[in-house]
Amino acid sequence: MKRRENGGSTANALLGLLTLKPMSGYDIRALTERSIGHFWSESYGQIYPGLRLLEKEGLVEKMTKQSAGRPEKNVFSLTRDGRERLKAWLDLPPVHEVPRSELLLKLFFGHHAPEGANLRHIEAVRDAHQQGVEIYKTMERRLKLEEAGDPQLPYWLMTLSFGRHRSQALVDWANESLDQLRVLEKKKKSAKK
Amino acid sequence: MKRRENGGSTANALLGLLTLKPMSGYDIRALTERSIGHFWSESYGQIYPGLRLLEKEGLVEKMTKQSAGRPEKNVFSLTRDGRERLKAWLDLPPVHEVPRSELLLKLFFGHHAPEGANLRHIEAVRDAHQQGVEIYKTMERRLKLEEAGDPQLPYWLMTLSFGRHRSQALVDWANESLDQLRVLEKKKKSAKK
DNA sequence: GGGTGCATGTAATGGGTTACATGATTCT
DNA sequence: AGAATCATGTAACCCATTACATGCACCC
Repeated sequence: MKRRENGGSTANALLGLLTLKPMSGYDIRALTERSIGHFWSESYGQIYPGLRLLEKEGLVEKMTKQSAGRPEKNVFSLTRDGRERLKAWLDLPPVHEVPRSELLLKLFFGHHAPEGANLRHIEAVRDAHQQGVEIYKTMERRLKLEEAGDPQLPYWLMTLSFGRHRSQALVDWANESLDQLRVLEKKKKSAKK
Repeated sequence: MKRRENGGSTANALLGLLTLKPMSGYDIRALTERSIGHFWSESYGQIYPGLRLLEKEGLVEKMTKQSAGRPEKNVFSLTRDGRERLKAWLDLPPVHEVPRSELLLKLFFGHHAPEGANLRHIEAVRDAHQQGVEIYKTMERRLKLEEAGDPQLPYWLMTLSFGRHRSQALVDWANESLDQLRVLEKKKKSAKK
């Protein structure tokens, strides 16, 4: 039995993804980017060894698939044990960790920054999250059409809504902060003269 | 020269903190929790070796301090080079990494969760962030009084405002999602009967 | 005598990304 | 001819937390 100190988020993410359909490591990587990419990421260095561990524990099953003119593919699917393990994990309260933000770290020391740096950084996040809001909205519309009727749809939409709320909050914050910064920088300039 | 692949956030966080006043590793740890704890964390395992590296590079200076009835203290202060290094780093655009959220991961697979689990998880974040909003507000009020006149105050307030905006967004999102979840769970129950 | 706070540090461990190695096929 | 996509995997690193080891002083 392998110890998993952190609750095995990665392992369970793999199990979760395999509920969608049987997949290879390669498939999983591609899918994560399109589906849960805005709040989760997995790299090959995690996925391939992870799948092997899960197989050893009997939580997933490997089947080798041959397709015409394609490399061989190792397709994994959930076992009954795997499904149960996932369910048990979903029941546990998610561990919350304080996200590290380099932006805020820099802003906290903003008084020592070269002129204009703070403004530039915040403008960048405002632009990024303004785009973010639009992206979330179009994704929500698309999902509602494409996956209509799927019992999982409401949950997927909630994660998108989360992203939209967060991005919108950051846009609002950025605009407020930019106003204040502009006043500050003006004061600094006039004080210098 | 030591390679620092990630831009040396930790090293620069240490430099930044030492602009506030000369401090020991122990002081730094204590201060981080109270000041930048809501978006950054440093552990002893990072701080002590980090300070040594910075000393070797000539970016900080160590002075040993003896106090009556206290253990010996290694107090570090910024050098001119350290100040410059910090300034250069502040100028660079902050690297943004997608924060991993175990909550969203679980919610994405919420259809497979045991009854009530999703509601429980979201209620917990709602409560936590509702508290968060209040904490940020009182911290803002306190800072404005205690640090009135400090040229760094506006920057510190902006980081608090960030936290408040984000927490408020999460509360709003949580309440929306809880409404939807309650409808969903009711449907599931009546479908079972 | 025992808990708490001050103070410094290392070792073990865990979790994760990036770069590399390999090689076929398909599209331009 | 060369780029892109499909596909699997490992090794080297980096970053970070946790637990541990040590010890004094102060208060209850």
